[in-house]
Amino acid sequence: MSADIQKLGEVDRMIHEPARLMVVALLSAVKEADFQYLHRSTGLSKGNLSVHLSKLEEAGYVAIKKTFRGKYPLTICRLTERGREVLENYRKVIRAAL
Amino acid sequence: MSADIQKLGEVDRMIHEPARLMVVALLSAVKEADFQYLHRSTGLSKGNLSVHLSKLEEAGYVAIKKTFRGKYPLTICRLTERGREVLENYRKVIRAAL
DNA sequence: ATAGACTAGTCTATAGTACAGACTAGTCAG
DNA sequence: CTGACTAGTCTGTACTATAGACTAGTCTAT
Repeated sequence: MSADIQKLGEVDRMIHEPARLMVVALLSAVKEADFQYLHRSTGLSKGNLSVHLSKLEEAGYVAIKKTFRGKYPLTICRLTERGREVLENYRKVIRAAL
Repeated sequence: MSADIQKLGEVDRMIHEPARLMVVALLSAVKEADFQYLHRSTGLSKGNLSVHLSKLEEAGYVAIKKTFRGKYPLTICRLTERGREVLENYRKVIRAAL
């Protein structure tokens, strides 16, 4: 019981950060989402969202595909397998402790 | 559904911080705990734990009673009513989003 | 008495961090 | 040519956790 609580001390901060948690939670339900959708759904500023996405990509939790809608840039994001695992583990830790 | 996720962006960081989340989670199950117990149960350094307890006290989430065990200082901590509410609300937000 | 362990805490220094907002670069419509 | 759209970089600010050294007092043992 108290062991469950101790695990909170080692949660992955990459995913624990609320802004990024919003992003991965959104992606976990959706398979793919573009930048616009994440921007509107999270309420984060574009600059901030961009930085968080880069960090999640660097961590290997999110895959980012840059393409075009017509001639406009289009950024498609999805959760990687690893990202899904990490989120699932995070859920377990949080649920167990709370 | 997505509204639940948006709420993650406004979680109370006082309680979201893992070190403090451990403390309040421990206190929520226990009614009262001394410094030693929290120190051992969380694995935080004494200095760090002391700072977090002060912040939780300042936020009104934890009440701290300084007394003595024999002639040694003894610090007793408990969750306030407000602290209990905030934790309960935090739980709801997290559960809804995950 | 002197050294060491115990209580809890303050303080300092380090290192990391999110975030807003300004800016870039390209495309398009009027 | 102006203004809106795409996504992103970059800068500056401000906050933050954390370890570890240190304080002050009490106790035990040598």
